[in-house]
Amino acid sequence: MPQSTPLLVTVDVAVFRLGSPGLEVLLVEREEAPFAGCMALPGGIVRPESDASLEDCAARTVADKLGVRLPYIEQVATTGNADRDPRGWSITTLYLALVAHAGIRLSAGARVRGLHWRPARGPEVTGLAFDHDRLLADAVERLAARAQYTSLPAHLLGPDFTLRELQEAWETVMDRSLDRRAFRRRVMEAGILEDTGRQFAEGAMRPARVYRARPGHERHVFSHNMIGSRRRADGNAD
Amino acid sequence: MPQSTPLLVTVDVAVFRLGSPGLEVLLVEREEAPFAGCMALPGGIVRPESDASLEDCAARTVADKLGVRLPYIEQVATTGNADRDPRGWSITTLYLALVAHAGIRLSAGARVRGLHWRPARGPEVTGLAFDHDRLLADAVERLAARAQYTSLPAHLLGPDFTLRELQEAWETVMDRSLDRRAFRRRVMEAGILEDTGRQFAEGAMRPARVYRARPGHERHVFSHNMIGSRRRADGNAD
DNA sequence: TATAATAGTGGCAGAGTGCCCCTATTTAGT
DNA sequence: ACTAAATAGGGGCACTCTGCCACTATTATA
Repeated sequence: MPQSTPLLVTVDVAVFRLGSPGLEVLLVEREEAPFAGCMALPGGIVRPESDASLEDCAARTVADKLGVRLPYIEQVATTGNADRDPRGWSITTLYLALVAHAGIRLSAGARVRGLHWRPARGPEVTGLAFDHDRLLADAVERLAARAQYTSLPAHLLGPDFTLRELQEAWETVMDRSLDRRAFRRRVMEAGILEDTGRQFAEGAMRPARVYRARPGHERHVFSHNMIGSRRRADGNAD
Repeated sequence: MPQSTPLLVTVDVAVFRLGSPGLEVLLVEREEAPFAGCMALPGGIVRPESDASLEDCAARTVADKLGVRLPYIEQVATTGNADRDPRGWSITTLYLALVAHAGIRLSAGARVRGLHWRPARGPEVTGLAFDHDRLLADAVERLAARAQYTSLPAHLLGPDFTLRELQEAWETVMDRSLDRRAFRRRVMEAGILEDTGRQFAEGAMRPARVYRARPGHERHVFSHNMIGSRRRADGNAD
C-alpha cells in the first residue's frame, strides 16, 4: 500500500567545476516559492512516468539545465524529514557531479536563466534555499574524501592534461597543497595514464608532456592515500 | 507540486551481528505479496505522520521488530527505479545497523514471527525478495570498507571487551585475518580505549585485560588504514 | 614442577613518505 | 651566441610505517 500522506520526492545535484581559482559549484536562482529569489542547488521532482531511475532523474535534471554530458555522477546521501521543506514532509537524494571546465555551454538548454557558478567554499554560498547549505557542505566533503584515494579529480579536466594540471585539480578539490614529487610518483606508479606523445607549452618554459587517462582506468582506486598521512601541509586539518 | 504518479517510499535495514562463526544478518520472512514466503531485509514504508525523519523511520523499523536499541546505524544508499518492485516505481533507502550479540532479545517486539539470523555472506542469502540481494551485498561491502579506517566493528561488541575479541570482530567484518601485533599497535596508539582494570580468563590461559571505548571516542577515524596496504593475507583481494 | 595455551611486547628488514636539490628544456632578453 | 628565468621531470636521503618473527608473561591443570 502506498503512503497515506503525500510525500515530496526530489533530487538535488551539486555540479562542480574548476574555477579560477578554486572549486566552483553550479547554483540556480529560484523563481517560485518557497525560497523564491534564493540560490539553490539545481534539482527536480522525481517523475515516475519519465524517469527510469533515480540516477536518470539526477542526470536529466542537470543535462536539461546545463546542456552538457556529465563525465561523473555519484550519489551522496538522502535526506528526508518534516522540516526541510515548508510545504511538508519531503525527501531529497543528493548527487555529486563533475564537469570539465572547457566543455560547459551555459547557453544551451531550456531554462538557463539564473544559473551561476559560485565558489563552492566560503561565505558566498551560505543562505541557500531549503537545507542546501548542508547538502552542499556534504557534497564538498564527499568530493574531498574521494580525492584522497580515487582518481575522481581527473574528471574535472578534459580528455588530455599535463601532470601539473592534474595536480592542480587535486589541490583544488582537496583545498590543500600537495608535494609535487610525491604526487607524480603516485600517479605514474598507478599506471592509469598514457602518454599522448604531445607536449603543451605555456610561455617561455619547458613544455610539459600531455597525458590522457588510460582506457578502462578512468575510475582508479589508489592502494595508498594520495595525501600522505605523515604531516599536514597547509590549511584545514583532518 | 507533488508527484503526479504515486510513488512508494520505503526504508530497508541490514542489521548485522557477530555469529559463530562469521557475520550474520537479520532477515524477515515476508507474509504478504509480493514475494510472499521469501526472505527479505527488514524494512517498512515511510509514514510522514509518524516518522520525524528517514533515519527515525529506519531505527523504528528495526526497534519494533528486534526490541533492542541500535548502537550504530548509518545510511548506505538509495535505490529508486521502476523495476525493483512489481507494484511499480519505488524508492528505498538502505541503512546499515550493528548490534552487540549479547543484547539481542528476539522475543520482544510485536511482529517477531519469521525473524532469522543468517550468514551475511555466501549462498544462504541469495534469492531474497525485491533487489535485496544487491542491497545486502552493498551493505556488507560498506561495512567492510568502514572497518578499514574507522572503529565501527567495536559496536558489534558489548561495552567491555578484550583486544582479542575486538580483533575477531574486525576480522569477521572484513572477512580476512589481521596481524595480531599490528592490530594491537594501531588500536592502542589511537588512544580510543581505556583499561577497565578488570581481566577476563577463558580457560587455563593467561587472562586478558578488559577494555572499553573511551567516552567520546566511540566513532574514531584512524589516521592509517587498519589493514596495511602491503600484502593480502588470505581471502578476497581488493 | 612441567605443560599447554593464550596475552602482551621487542625489534628488525623492507616498503612508503616528505622533502631537498639536481638536471632538462623552452623562450625572452642582451 | 649567450645568459636569465621559469617550469618539467627525476635522483636520492632520512625518517616513518609495515608485516612478521620471536620472546617473555600469566594462568590452570596434570
